[in-house]
Amino acid sequence: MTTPMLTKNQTLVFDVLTKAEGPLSAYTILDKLRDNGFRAPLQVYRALDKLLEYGVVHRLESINSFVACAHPHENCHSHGLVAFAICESCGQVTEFHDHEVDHRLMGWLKSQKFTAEKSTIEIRGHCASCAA
Amino acid sequence: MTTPMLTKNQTLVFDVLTKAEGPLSAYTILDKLRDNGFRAPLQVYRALDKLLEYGVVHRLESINSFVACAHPHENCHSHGLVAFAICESCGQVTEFHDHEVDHRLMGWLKSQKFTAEKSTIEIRGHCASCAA
DNA sequence: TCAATTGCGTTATGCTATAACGTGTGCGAT
DNA sequence: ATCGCACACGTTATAGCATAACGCAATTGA
Repeated sequence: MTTPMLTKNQTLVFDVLTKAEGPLSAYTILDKLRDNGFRAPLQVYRALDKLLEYGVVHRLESINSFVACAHPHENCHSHGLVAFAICESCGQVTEFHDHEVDHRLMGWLKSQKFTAEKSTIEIRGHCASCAA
Repeated sequence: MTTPMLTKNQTLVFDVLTKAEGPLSAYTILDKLRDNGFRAPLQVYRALDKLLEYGVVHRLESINSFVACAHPHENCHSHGLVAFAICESCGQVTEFHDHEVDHRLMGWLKSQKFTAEKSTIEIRGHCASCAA
């Protein structure tokens, strides 16, 4: 899928995520955009829904946050499964793609006749800099 | 880790999850236990925290729900990573362990000097019975 | 006995997400 | 041209998920 022109709100939300050091919650994004006229959560969630659909933003289910895709140009939807390592100290997120993991998981799903639609692979722990 | 004797509340919550067909949210559990004297969410969350710690219950991050471990006797913490397939139609959850997936993910984490503590692997889609 | 730990109950609060309504704008078909 | 449609947007209200902070009771072990 090719990413269409972003609307004003989508651009604002995407820019906030791109400039952020780490993942942000929808409400944090809202606060950062109050000066730009944002007043309600729905304005953020609607923009996020589209950005997720376009594959330029990821949702981190385990921390209820959102992060800009680490591969700004290629489309993440074409990479198969995506895995994330999330540091619980500094919040940094590292994105990872592995075909072997894809292959094993998909093989198992196929054996179960399960049709995959969305996937979540998130590892929480501590990054090299934050290791105790 | 060996699972200690469960307290009254922990037993009630665990029984509800064990008897359930699929995953339940904390508030659904609360409703099912009102007749047993439960009045507040914390009573559920505190029990769940312990059950998660003992490894007899899993949390499904992507749907904010909880499910009894499919391996009642062995301890799930000794299995390495756990993956779940979650049917978005019927809610059924299938649990899955794969050493190859473990190995690949762990290898990558090691290469990043990332110390893993908790992991989430969840695939949402449709099971064989519910496939469109 | 005293202190520390653990579980429990209650009230209040905070965070996350969506429902439901209405408005405006662009655009293709008739 | 204008009607109908799709889409983005704004607002208010509400639903759903999770924890903070307080205090009490029972257990344990120094």
